[in-house]
Amino acid sequence: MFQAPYGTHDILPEDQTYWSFLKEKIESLAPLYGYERIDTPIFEEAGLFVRTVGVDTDIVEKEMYTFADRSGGQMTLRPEGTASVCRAYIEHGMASRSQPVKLFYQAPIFRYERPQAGRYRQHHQFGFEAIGDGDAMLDAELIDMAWRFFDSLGLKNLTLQINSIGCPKCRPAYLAKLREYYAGHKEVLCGDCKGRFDKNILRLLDCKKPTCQPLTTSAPRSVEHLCQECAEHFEQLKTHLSTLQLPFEINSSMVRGLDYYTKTVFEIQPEDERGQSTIAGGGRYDGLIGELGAKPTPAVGFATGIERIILNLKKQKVAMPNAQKSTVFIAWLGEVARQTAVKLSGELRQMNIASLITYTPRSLKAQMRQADSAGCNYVAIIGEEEVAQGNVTLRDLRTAKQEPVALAKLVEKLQEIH
RNA sequence: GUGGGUGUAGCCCAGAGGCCUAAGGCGUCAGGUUGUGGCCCUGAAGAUCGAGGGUUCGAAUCCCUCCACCCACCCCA
Repeated sequence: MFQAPYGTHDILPEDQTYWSFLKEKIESLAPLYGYERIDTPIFEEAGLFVRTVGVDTDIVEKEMYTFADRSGGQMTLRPEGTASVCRAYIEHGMASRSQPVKLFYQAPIFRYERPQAGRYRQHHQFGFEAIGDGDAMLDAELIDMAWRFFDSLGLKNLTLQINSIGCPKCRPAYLAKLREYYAGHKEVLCGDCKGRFDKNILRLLDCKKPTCQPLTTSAPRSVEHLCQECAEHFEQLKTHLSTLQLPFEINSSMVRGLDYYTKTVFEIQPEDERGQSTIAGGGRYDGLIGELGAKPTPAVGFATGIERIILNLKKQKVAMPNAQKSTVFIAWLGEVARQTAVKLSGELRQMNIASLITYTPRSLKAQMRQADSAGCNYVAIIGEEEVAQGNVTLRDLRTAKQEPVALAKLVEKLQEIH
């Protein structure tokens, strides 16, 4: 038997309420902050991601779904959303729109990972990108939007962590300091960290191994090695966040796995959780647009993991608004009544009244049971008698009362009830 | 890539070498007298016990191999 590919999932009808709930929240929130929807292709030239995400990152190194298309081009199923949006920004000359350009998307994301709770090979993100302004006030506004989004969902006990990882001006000096520091402890480092030492020294900071942990506490902190510009930016960010009354924590060992980040990075996570907890992450990426060959343009953004949000909504037992149920069930008996039933179902739907109906003939009892389990509140019963008299028996399932209603008046009557 | 765990009907699961021609619950379908739901009752369909091999007179139960999925590390949303 076929199965969904490892690490992918079907989203069944019973879960769709969560998805539409989130979508509604996003669509009402985004305009409040001036964000407009953008959709980009599900795959891009592989080079786009290699260039922006970084050759030495795990994503590029071992997690991309890259394939040759029929003309030999290397294509990649998007492993993150920012690069595509920046590509679109450049391609469509959005630099000549009023800045910053604010865009959001909902997109499936593909990474070849070992699946586990909250981690999939295909997952979905809502992403927000604001391109064309470098002020820390924009960072703060963006973080405020993320925070408000989760608040509007009813998620509790979240923490907001921020950090600044500097820019190409100050980072090299900081990295040198880090390297110097860790070089002194190289023999205690875990195997992974020994490897990361040369490749991506920043990563040593968030190693969770008990042997490496103690080292990070006294490691040089990036926020203490920022150039003046970055330091001011970080100060302003903190000020604005406080003004917006966002309860942030500074996590000086938070680094991110994509190379394009500069200055601000942040994450939002549920309090109690273990491994796959981060439900939103992002930061500033002032160098990315320039890296793609366009005029250097500052930008900031973040993405949220939809599956992880839903996981938390379920964990916290957040109630979903109940979906509109089909209200009228058409029960019919006999071939003559069947024709009337078909006609009626058409008329009801024409009038935007939802209805369910039996297709293969079944007993009235069976039809009533079906109406009940489908959550219908009314059953319109059509049998020989009703056909003869030109009416239907309309039964209210909740009060268990029923009365004959002339066929001609039924639609009107049902509209009243609604 | 590294570790650990689990695999019995659509779902939850009993079952620990012969009494398993595999039990039960949910769900599905059909009934419970003449055209009526939710509760209850009856019945039916639905499982080559993840796959292959082995041990044994005998395997869902023991052994081996493979596969699938889950969890954790790593990394990230």
